[in-house]
Amino acid sequence: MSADDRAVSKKRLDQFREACRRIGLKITHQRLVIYSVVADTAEHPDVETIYKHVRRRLPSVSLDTVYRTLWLLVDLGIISSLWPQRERTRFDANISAHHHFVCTKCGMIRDFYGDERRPLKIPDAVKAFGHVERTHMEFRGLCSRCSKKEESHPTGQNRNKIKKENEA
Amino acid sequence: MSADDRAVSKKRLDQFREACRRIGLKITHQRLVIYSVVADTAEHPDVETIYKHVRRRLPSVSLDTVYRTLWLLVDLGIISSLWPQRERTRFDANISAHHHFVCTKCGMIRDFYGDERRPLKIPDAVKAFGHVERTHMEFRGLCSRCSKKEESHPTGQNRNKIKKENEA
DNA sequence: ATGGATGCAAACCATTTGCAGTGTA
DNA sequence: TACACTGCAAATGGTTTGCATCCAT
Repeated sequence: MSADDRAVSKKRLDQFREACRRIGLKITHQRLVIYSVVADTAEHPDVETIYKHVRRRLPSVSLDTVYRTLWLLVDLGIISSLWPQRERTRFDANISAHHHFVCTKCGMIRDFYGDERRPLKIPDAVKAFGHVERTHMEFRGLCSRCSKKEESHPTGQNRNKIKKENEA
Repeated sequence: MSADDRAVSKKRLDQFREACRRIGLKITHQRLVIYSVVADTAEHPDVETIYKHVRRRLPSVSLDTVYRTLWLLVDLGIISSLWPQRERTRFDANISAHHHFVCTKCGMIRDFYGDERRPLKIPDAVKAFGHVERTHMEFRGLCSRCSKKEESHPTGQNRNKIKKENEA
């Protein structure tokens, strides 16, 4: 890790501390290490990888703490998860090139199509990664049904309830 | 189901039969029903939903046959799965709006950014579905490392091996 | 007839949860 | 000190697998 990286890393950790304080989360050793492991890689690691790295610095952590912390951070918007593991696999008989609109509340998914004549432009940065065979867009938001419901009785829907500290 | 739908449905089933014959798959009752259940909905159903629907027409099917058949069809490119359930959840500390390049072979994921000044156009069809809060592009293909390997010793990588019928 | 496909039940494995003890605020 | 947090271990639940049987070819 370069000196620059270390500086970035420290800054991120401080922001993390700050965020915890603001929200009323306890700043534990485990949380700091887990967050910094995720923050210090561009590899999009899975839980096991994160767990291994965390153990190097904190041999006593348990796997479930890693899980709990990761999802907590996701709920707080501090990190994000790449796939919604909690949702089950879904299938689609539409194999023509198409895209998806996903309702983040009810999980409804609908297909839509892009403009065939103006295919997505592939940035040079991507060409350096490899050869793109398929492009897929996922638009997320509230479907019209859910946004109607939301108007009448708004709800927050976090995996781990955010505690009263928010209201206090 | 309208008469039109029924016609489309029949056509799809015939194409499916044809595809099975070509590949050397046995055309079983179960496969026909499972395929038609997936093909006749735009709901992107999960396995349990598919299972329930299939049972209505074929009360003796087992859940594992549904699983086996679905993944078989995915491998054959006859249907597709929305998330790779077999892969573990991965996390990302990059919470700024960004997109992903995913290597379909080794699973490598890299971030890239779109042009902020030219945001993705949202088709009217999508506006009818609901309100888009976030857009995400996923570009899939072979990363440069894997395509190099591919050149030296090409491999197919299907979940269920495609049998010798392909070579015969 | 014969080997691929199915059903059953048990195994798997990533993830979650209850609970008692621990450490942050 | 008090209550959130952790570690442990057991439970969960979607998915997979071994094997005997069945049926499409």
